[in-house]
Amino acid sequence: MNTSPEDYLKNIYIVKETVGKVTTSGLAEKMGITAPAVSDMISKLAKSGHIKNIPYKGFELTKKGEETAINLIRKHRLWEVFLVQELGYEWNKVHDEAEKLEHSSSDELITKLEEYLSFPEYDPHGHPIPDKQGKIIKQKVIPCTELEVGDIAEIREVSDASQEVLGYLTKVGLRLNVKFSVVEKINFDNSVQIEFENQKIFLSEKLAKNIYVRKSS
Amino acid sequence: MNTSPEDYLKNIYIVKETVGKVTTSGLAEKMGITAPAVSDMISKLAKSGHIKNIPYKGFELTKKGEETAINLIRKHRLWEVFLVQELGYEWNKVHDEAEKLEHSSSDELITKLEEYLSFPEYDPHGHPIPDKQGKIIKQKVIPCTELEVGDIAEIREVSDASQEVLGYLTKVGLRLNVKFSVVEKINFDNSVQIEFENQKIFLSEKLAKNIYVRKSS
DNA sequence: GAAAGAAATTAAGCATACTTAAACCTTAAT
DNA sequence: ATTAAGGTTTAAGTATGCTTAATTTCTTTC
Ligand SMILES: [Mn+2]
Ligand SMILES: [Mn+2]
Ligand SMILES: [Mn+2]
Ligand SMILES: [Mn+2]
Repeated sequence: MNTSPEDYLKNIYIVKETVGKVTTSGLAEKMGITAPAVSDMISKLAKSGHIKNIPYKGFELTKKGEETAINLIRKHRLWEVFLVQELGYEWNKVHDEAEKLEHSSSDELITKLEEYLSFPEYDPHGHPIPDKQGKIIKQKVIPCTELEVGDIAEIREVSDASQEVLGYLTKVGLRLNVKFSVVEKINFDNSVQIEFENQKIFLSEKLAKNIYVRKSS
Repeated sequence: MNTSPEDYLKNIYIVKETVGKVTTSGLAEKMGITAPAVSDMISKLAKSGHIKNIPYKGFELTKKGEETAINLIRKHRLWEVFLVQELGYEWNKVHDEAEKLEHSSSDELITKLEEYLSFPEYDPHGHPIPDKQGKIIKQKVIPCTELEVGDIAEIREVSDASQEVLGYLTKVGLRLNVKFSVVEKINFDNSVQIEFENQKIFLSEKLAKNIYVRKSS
């Protein structure tokens, strides 16, 4: 499937947020395309003023590029809210639908949708929804892998990329805002064992990395 | 903007419905592209079994092609209902939005949307909405140009292609289900004068052609 | 039934987002 | 300071939906 230039900007923004820095290969990996494709598009987006690029050195979004990225993220997350809250979708099915809808809705439509949904602040995975002006709440969260034994934490965000991860979380009863304590941590494989509602759950590194929490101890 | 193969099928179906027969040039005109582009796509869609084509003679949808067309029309019309009924759009603004949304929504999403909207039978312009099985109500309607002086008629359908026409209709108070009588008909320019709710309105041919009615006298 | 006119198709080429293969920088190790 | 490794960019070429120009086919007219 063909990706739009907008999509590159969005993914640059998100990779920067979650990983810390964006590289050609990192972005290619995330988007499921090859490095030359990314390199190509970066040049184009640099020409159009959405990206500041120094070949072989690195690139970053300009103000203009960031605005475009945030606007697309806004559309994505509002659609996700609609799908879950109004149409009754499971939270692990909405990402792919929103990925398409975000490109097919005018700003005006999104303004109306936002009002229809009563201005939600977070999407179904706990991600903040940018407002019309592009302002976005930045939550201070850490991945479960950074917790220590004895920590008490509350789930604030869950990565929405993997359907399997989200499906598994639902199965074991983990949702947003659930509070738990860390029972055991195995440095060996970066897994953690947690307890909540009187049950113990084992989180592999892969799982733990996708759950973002706020410590409350 | 690039049109998808699906869109050709949809437009073939609609032109067939409204004009009676579909030609390469007719379709090109409707879709705002050139005849060679249509000719090209027809060949491709013939290969994939959506169209039966005899070069230089004509083409028509196969069963498979019609199913695809109807499914897209279904998506289009359900989105239009959503935009008007839920988001409060004017009926002359929804066509363009739906034109994009129809390509970005899975069958599953549309199933859920249809239920959410309580299974509407008609879209905001009076066009019937195909059900999940592709069954579609065929209304027997005639354009206003075919009315005679003295006829009493009720508006059943309005073409949704022209924003201006729809905007004008709203301005003069013409909506779906409005009943009127034909006061005068000028064969000269194919215009008609109608009366409803104690006001007389003049409909040019261009206008009259876009309003479909059911005679009730 | 030949020729003119109209419509459709084919040909050649463009734009865009991709691919693999080759060339090019940068960096880190010896 | 060289060199080797890795990541990045450029080169060359593909797929797709378009364009204009040329060609083919059909239809109408005489
Ligand atoms: Mn998402
Ligand atoms: Mn999300
Ligand atoms: Mn429409
Ligand atoms: Mn409509």
